[in-house]
This record gives sequence, structure tokens and C-alpha cells, in this order.
Amino acid sequence: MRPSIKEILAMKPEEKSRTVSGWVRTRRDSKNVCFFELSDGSCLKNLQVIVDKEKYNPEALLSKLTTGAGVEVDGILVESPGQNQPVELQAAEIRLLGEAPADSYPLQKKRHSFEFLREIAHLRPRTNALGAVTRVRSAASYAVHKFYQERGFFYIHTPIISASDCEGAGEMFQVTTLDLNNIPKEDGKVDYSKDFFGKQASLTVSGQLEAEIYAMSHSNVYTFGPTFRAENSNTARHLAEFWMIEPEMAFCNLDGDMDVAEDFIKYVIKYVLENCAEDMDLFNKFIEKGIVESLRSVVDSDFHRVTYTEAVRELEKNTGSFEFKPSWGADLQSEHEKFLTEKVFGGPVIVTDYPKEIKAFYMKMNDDGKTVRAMDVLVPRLGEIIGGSQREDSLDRLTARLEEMNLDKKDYWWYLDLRRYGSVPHAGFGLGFERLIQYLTGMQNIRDVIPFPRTVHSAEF
RNA sequence: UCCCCUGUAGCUCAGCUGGUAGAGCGGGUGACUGUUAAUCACUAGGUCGGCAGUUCGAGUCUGUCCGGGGGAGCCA
Repeated sequence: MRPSIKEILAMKPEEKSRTVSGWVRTRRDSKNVCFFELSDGSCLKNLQVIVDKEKYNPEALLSKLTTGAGVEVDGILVESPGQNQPVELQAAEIRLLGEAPADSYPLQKKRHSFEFLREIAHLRPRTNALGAVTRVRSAASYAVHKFYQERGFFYIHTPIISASDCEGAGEMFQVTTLDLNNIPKEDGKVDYSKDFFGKQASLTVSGQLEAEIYAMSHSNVYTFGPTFRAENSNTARHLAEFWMIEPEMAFCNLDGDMDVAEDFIKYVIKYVLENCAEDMDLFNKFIEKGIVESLRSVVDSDFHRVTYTEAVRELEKNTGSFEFKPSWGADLQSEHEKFLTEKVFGGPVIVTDYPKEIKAFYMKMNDDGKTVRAMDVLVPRLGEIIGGSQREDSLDRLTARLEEMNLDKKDYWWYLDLRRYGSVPHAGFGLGFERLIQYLTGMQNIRDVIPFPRTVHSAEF
């Protein structure tokens, strides 16, 4: 393989000729020289190529070196007299591989709005910002695996298609091979015995319950895969298809859960700051001023930890600044979460021990009988980035909770078996990967941190 | 799903109380000490989101549909 532009930019000037390939980002022309910059996506910076027209002047070809064109250049890497780059390529021969006619190519050498770029998601990774997001997302993915693998966690592939009917974490996308124009029915209801799986099936909304199975055999496990929610939500932080990381730890209580969550977020931040410095600099300058400094301080300080009850008490001191009055028993509003992270604590906050009524059936009950061992990690700008809990490991209490919430025990037979055989304390959480990328980059809309966003009424590309 | 804002040139927008359209950038052409958001000059681009209505006259007012954005809820 030919060296990437990232590698070439780190090289010293050399005598022999080399070949560089990439796409033209910008061109500047004057009488005797022509400059154009090449990108191959390997880094934010471009390689400047200079054509000395007195030595080499393929006029017809130069006019086609417009933004977006794919080219191959033979030349010598020389020291650059310019200010912005240590080296540049002195072109000896240029081959146009694929032109990009300037009168129709949508990307121009100017700033574009993210809204516009979303409409051309097939071309937007060629821009500086989206290109940087792409590299940061890749680095963060690697850091996720690295963090868990270094700690002896096993990566579990939980199913994408779920027929277990007990996830209940949100509206689900149904998966079917039935002919929707001619649905088989029995007693007026859909006859799912005729469907592919012989029962109703959906895309997963969480891998947690299956991850718990493996936590009960391999102690520490994690999942990292796509997740689907058919909610009709229309915000800058929701997707119908998103990626979620869900660790699950046996012999672990809520405190251990919080420790892992905090270490995990800090680890990924640190990894990205160290390995994507150039891209982070772009976000720091143009997307969210000061983000690098604020992320650094997050790495160097402890997350604040408060109980739900304490948080509500804190909010009640400032009732005046809210549209919705905080009150014990009600879920925290977005404005409350923002207030806690941005005004009260000025950084990430972990809120624990929520009222059982506003949390899922599987969370471990506290001795007070009113609250559960839940925790949400809230961060500035975004709000909730992690939701987790210690799981109820008592068969009796879990059964009682199912009954209280009118859920059918039969649907949870294998989940209850985990409490019937060798049940031990365990805990875990779910982290929305795109929200983490938003947090890292400062990108305001979640649709711009995933290559192909799926949202209500939108599944283009 | 609810509330608010918005839809004018390829892009980002201006267009006051109704009189059939402008800028910057981008494109093209030319000029130009090696430029780097290059610079300078000239130039071509628009059934003003769709439909219907009020009016002598609608980009501008009304209704409606479609698209986009922000906030809320649901959550990760």
C-alpha cells in the first residue's frame, strides 16, 4: 500500500519521485504556478501540490482539477517555502482519475450548513467537519473495545432480531415476512404462527437482558452494536437506529457500576484527545469553543454523585428558574438535568436511587421500598448519556415487581431462571455511542455524528 | 405527538406598511511575484417550496399540503 497523506505530511523532503493519490479540495492558480490541495481522508490536513507551469503545463488537465476531482500525482516531496505546511509535492506528472465538474458538484470550497450536508450524506464525509467526525468516531469505537478488553471483559454479540418480547424499553420495529397486503388472521388477530419465526419478532431495543445471561457465566461482558427504537421522537439527540455499549458485571453493585461508567467515559475522552488532536482542534475552534479544555478537566476530576432525592432538593432551591417545578416522584426534566450539570456541578453528574415508579422492572429495590438502585450519568450540553442500574437478583422480589407492573412471568422465564440458578449481585448500564460522540466533538445534532442517520420519515442513503 | 420559527440564485441570506427581485460566497472568463478563506476585473444564474384564495396587482396577506430547524415529551 502507498503511504497515506497523513504519513507523507510527516515525512522529510526527499530526492526520489513518489506517487500520491487523493481528491482535490481546493485550487489556487496564478500565471506561472498552480497550487492544489489533496485529501485522502487520512487526516484533516491536505497535501499541497505545486505545478510549476514553466516546467510542466498540461493546461487542459489543470482546468479539470476542480474541487472533488480524484487524481494521482507523481512528484518530489520538497520543503515548502509556505507558512502552512512543512512539505509539499512538486508535480512532475498528474493523472486525472475522475473529474468532478464544478458546475454541478455540490460541495464548494466554502462553508456549508450541516442541514444542507445532511441532504448529501453521500458526499458530506469529504468535508472537514464530517471527515473529522468520521475519524473521531472510528477512534472512539476502538477505545471502547480497548477499554473493556484491557479489563478482561468479553465482547458478546447479542441478537439484532429479538422475539423474546420482554425488552419493553421502547417502541419496537416489527420484523416480519408476512404479506402485509394479505395478513393471515385468526379470530380477527394476526396469526403470527405463519410468520418467519412462528411468533412476533422485532429489532432489538437493548442487548441488556441477553448480556445478563453471559454475565452469569463469564462475569464481565459487554455489547456494542446497533439498537433500534421506533419512538416518534424528533430531537437533536435521538435516532431510530443508534449504537449502544452495554457492559454487564457480575459480583458488582451500583458503586462498582458507577466506577466503571466514570472510568469508561474518561478513558474514551483521553484516548480521543491523545489520538485525534488535530481533529479535536477543529471542533475546539469551530464547533464548540473551549471543548478540549473542558474535556481535559473532566478527565482530571471526579464525577459528582448525588441521589435523586438530593438532586430534587437542590433543584427545589431554584424553583424559580424552571418551567416545570421539580418534585419528588416525577422524572427530571431536560431543564433540570441541564441545571444540575451546567449550573450546580459544572460537569458530569451521576444521579442515583430514583423512585421505582419511574424506572424499569429489573432494577434492584432499595431497603426503603421506594427507590431503586438506578443511576443516570448526566453531562453538560446533552443531559443523559448513560442509564444503568444494579439488577434485581432476588427471584422473589423480581417476580413481585413483574406482577406489580402487570408483566407476564411466562415471557420472562429464562430471565427469571438466571435468578433461580446461581443468582449473584450484578449491574450494568447502556451508553449511547452517538451521544458520546456528540459530547466529544460538540456537534449539536446527533444526525451529524452517524454516517447515515435514521429518524422519523428519514432513511435516505 | 405538541409548541415555536422557517422555505427567495448552486450555498448562506436581505427584501420596510402588497407595485413581477438583491448581496456575499460558489461557478465561468480574463489578469496576476509562491498561493494557502489568495487577490483584482468582468460575467451568467431565480415560474421567490406546491396548490388554492383575497386584490387592479402577491416574494410580501389568508388557507392548506410538503420540506427544514429549534424546544418539549419518550430515552441512550
